[in-house]
Amino acid sequence: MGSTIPFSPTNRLLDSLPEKEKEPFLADCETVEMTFGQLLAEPGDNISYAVFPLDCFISLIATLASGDQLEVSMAGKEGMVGIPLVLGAQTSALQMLVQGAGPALRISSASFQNHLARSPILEGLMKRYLNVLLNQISQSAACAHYHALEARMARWLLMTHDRTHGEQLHLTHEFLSSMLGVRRAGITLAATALQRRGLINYQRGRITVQNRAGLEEASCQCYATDCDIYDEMLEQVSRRTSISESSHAQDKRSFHFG
Amino acid sequence: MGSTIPFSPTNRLLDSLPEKEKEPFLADCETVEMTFGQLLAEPGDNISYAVFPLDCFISLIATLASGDQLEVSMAGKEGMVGIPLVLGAQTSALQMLVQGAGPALRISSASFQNHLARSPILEGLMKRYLNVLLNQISQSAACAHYHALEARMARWLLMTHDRTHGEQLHLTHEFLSSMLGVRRAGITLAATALQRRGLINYQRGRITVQNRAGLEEASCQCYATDCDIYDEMLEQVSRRTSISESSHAQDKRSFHFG
DNA sequence: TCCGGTCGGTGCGGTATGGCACATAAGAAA
DNA sequence: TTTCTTATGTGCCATACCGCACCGACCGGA
Repeated sequence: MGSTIPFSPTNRLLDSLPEKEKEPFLADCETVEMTFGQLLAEPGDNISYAVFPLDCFISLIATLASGDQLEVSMAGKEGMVGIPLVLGAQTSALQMLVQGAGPALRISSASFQNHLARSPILEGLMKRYLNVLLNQISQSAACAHYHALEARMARWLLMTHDRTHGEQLHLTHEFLSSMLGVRRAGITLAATALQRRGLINYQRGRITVQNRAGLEEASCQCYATDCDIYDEMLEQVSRRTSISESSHAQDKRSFHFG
Repeated sequence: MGSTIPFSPTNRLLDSLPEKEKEPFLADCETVEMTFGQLLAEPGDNISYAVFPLDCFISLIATLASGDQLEVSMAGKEGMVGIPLVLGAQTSALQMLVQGAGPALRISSASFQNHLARSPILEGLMKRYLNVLLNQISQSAACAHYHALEARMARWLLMTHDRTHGEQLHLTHEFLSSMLGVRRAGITLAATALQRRGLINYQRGRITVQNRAGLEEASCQCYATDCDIYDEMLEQVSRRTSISESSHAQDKRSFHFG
């Protein structure tokens, strides 16, 4: 197997499964193309599929009773969406929004839960990811509360950049404002500042990162912390894979989802 | 059994275990008295015990690289602390701080994980709780970002009040300020406003709730949402128990941890 | 009873952001 | 090209909160 499916998955979570576990799992997955702006779930919706990004990424967005929204997490090829399924729940309290278009593996909820029940390894993997998510969301809470917009925006751009292989990002100020929970004019100001410093370049819904190192300077520590959180998990999860760079927590460095 | 231990547990999670599961679990627990201000774990610490509050409560606090802190969740008799253990992790990224003194059951990490591995019912229970936690933390993130201090403080007081059976709360402005992530002077202002409205009364580290309904008015919707989140879980978890009041989501009402 | 420490009240200026509103510009469609 | 739509730039005022600083009030211990 592996040759009978379109292309071998590069989702980092699934990749770390031993061949014996991976094969039957993939047999129940299908490859789908996620499109930009696609809503996989609204708060309260039933979850039909667990989704493992191959080369796309998805935002998890909390919604308050008032309708105010805030992105609390992001899942790219290092993760998955559909966490409640792992916990035996069928509904999502978070909105799931496709932010980066591209292929993903998906598996029906029922099938996913079957596999979970049968494979302790798969379940362990999901648990480790869940632990990351928990820590990451907690951190996001504090970050959104304490850090200035410009730094948070830099962080967000870096995280997104990591998940899109350096392509230009397809997003408007309006959209960014809803992710970061500020008004659009605030984004314009922050973006202008970053652009003036030569860190990014943007025009009508397209942002390109021009100077990663500079952006890292401009971002809050949370970016580095996030990288560490994921690195730690990926190291635990795939000891087989040699993770060349990035191992020490202190110094700033980019996190390459590769 | 149950008569051989000091008193029957009233932790709502454990209570919902069937007798057959509860008995061996409790046999490995010990009752301990949590004291106010006790630090169960600092970020990064190993977790020695899972703790199930009987009549106390514990805050979970996120810490940023800068040292800034923000409370992201609270566990009373409706919950537990030591969630990472459920996920196979041994360390806590969050600080765990005892806020309400009183008895709790605790079980060593190893023993807890043993029970988890053997009892699918226990594990299911923990998963449901974990799901609640995830949703609750996500909501807290948005709440801390969007809502005004006074409303957040009202919410916090209500949540704490629910977990202390109407006793007066032992907390200083200084302390509250670190929970809510604002400076102390801000708490003084908000507290003064609430007191002027006759909702609370305070003096040197002691706060009493004078008018619950009024406080609910003053709090953000997040309080009601929180109650709903927990109610939903507890209903799922203990169908046996007749949960008399509180079932509909819309209207504001207090949540009685009883 | 006095002292020292903790806790709470208050003031002042600074700033990041909100709300609102409108002007401009760049693409897309016609 | 012209027109329309969407995206961005900007201005103005309001305000919630920060940082700092200091004072006064209460409480417990000596």
